[in-house]
Amino acid sequence: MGTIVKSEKCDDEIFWRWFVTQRTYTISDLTSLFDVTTRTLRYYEEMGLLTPQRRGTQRLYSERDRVRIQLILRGRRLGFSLEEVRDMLSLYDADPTEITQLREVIHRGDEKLAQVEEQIRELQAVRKELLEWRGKMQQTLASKMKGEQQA
Amino acid sequence: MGTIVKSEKCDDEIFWRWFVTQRTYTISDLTSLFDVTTRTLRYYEEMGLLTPQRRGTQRLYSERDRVRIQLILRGRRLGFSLEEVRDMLSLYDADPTEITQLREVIHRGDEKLAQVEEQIRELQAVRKELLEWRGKMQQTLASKMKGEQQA
DNA sequence: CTGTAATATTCCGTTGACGTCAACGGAATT
DNA sequence: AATTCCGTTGACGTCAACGGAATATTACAG
Repeated sequence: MGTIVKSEKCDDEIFWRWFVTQRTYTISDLTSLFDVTTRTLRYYEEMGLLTPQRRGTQRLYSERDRVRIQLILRGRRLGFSLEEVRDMLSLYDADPTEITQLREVIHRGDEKLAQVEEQIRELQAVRKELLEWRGKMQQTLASKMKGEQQA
Repeated sequence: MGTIVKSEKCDDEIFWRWFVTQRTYTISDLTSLFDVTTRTLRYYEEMGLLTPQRRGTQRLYSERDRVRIQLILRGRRLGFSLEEVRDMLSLYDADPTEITQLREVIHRGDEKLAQVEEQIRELQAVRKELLEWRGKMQQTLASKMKGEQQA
């Protein structure tokens, strides 16, 4: 991990812009950053979710790749399949030239959005049920403790 | 599917209460009700998520089973594993006699709750990003259409 | 220059969540 | 008695998403 600290003395605008945009990562940088294995990152690449550059045979991940990994992992945590994640990433990738294509991609985005919102609603229902359950359990606990005290 | 309509003439309280609480379902009732296969329901049973009664060799699902299936399927939609779903169901099952056990189960519930809330937050972040993306795309679309009109 | 730690590729294994197929049981209808 | 329609139990197949070992190359610190 190229240990570059910000304020060395080269913190002029130009360098900093270079640092932020051109910063690259080795595969192990990212495995330790996100706590995943190299196998996982290579698999994501195999599935077409990542396309890091190569320096010879070695992979060189860009800032963009890093962000994509972050998005992929969040998607996985939320229960999306890699295929679904790829669909969502393709939304951000797309820079459609034709208006019809543009409309179509917006439409696909709207569908995903609706799906996400539905998922939020269901999760809130789960949350509500858990809270109600918790209330009842607390009550049970309180009454039990009262009984305990009297005995 | 025993086609029992409500208002036949036997809709007195007692019968209705029996109907609602003692109603049973065959496996195919439930597969058509939830659009899952028999394999799925048997698998859930194999994994200890369901324990339907038996009439001879046939499974007889109760109202409680039906509700559990509903919860399981919602959990799956939300990206929980069957194991996680079982944990959550066990919360509702538990009727702990000892106070320490009671505290422990409440604690587990709180952990799940925290997890659910974190998941909601992440989903809302996804939603926000999608909305921002949509805004930009709309803008692109608008400017493109303007150009189109002039040409 | 040389060892050794990091990477790459390849290939087989595993786990979760089912699908699928064969072989059969029992009730009901014809 | 034969057919039809659920339903059952194995047992094996499958697909996604990696795990892990073996082997072969680099890359770079001393």
